[in-house]
Amino acid sequence: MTEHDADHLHHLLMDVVRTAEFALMDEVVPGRAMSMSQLFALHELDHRAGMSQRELGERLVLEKSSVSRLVADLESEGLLTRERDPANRRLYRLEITAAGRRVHRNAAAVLHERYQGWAAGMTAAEREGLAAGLPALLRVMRAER
Amino acid sequence: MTEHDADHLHHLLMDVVRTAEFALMDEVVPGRAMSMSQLFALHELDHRAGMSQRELGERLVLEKSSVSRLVADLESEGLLTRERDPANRRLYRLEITAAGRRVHRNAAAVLHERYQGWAAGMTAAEREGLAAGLPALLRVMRAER
DNA sequence: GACTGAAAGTTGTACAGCACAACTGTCAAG
DNA sequence: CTTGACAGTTGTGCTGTACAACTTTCAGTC
Repeated sequence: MTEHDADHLHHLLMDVVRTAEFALMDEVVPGRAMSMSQLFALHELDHRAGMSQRELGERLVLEKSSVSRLVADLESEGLLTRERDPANRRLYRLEITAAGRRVHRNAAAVLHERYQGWAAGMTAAEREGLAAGLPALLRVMRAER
Repeated sequence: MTEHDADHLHHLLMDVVRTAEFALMDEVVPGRAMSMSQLFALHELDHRAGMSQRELGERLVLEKSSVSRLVADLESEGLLTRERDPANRRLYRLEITAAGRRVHRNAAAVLHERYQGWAAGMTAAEREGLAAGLPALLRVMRAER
């Protein structure tokens, strides 16, 4: 690998992060104020129900107090329910509601369409490059910890 | 392109953005509190001096009031200078200082090293994939506006 | 030359999203 | 029964940002 490769990658990734933040979160949930973290929370809960707030916090990389308020907001909007675990009343079991699922699915659909548009604008080689390169990038970024 | 491709890309990109935000900004400038935007501002000014605040704001995609305070902070830390343009006293000419350049170069070096580590953990095929795919991704993300 | 409107920047204010610290309630192990 | 760990809550404060109203400077028009 050359010096140039690393430098090139550096600029590319800086650019991608800044650009993708806008492109990803731009009006994903029309008519409803939704933060990235809220959307991620719904995503996690749609994927796997019964998580505790601690678990959710781990996945979202958020402090427990932040999770507490995040979850309280989603609950008050009827997007999830909280119930104490009877077997261990310290923790909550979080469940996404039907409404929450609808919001999540809808946001996913909007994003999906956006992705399809992007993917359609790329050549097969470019798409394959990303399919090979992005997982590798995640792998090495995470390995560092 | 299949449905699966777009979906795959979707998850990958969500992951990359979330992961890269942490990995990129983690202690890039030791001992000095530095936001992403501040670092980007120094980067822009190191690259091209004499910008006005309006120009800088365009590049950083920030409102002029945010730029005003951002620049004021950097100036008070001695990382850049502001001088009214004699030919048009409405605007400032921003110049990075030697200290600002040092901070930027140092941050760039830290990031560079981090990138080298990452790049070293990838195969040549994966690096080439990113080199082809990321610019394409930027192209299509930006084309949408 | 005096008006008028646009341009560049500043200041007041408000909000979102987050962390940290101190607290409460619950449990399990000795 | 006590002690300590764990899950969650609440108070507080910070950072980064936008929006609105303001000032100063300029350029064009009559």
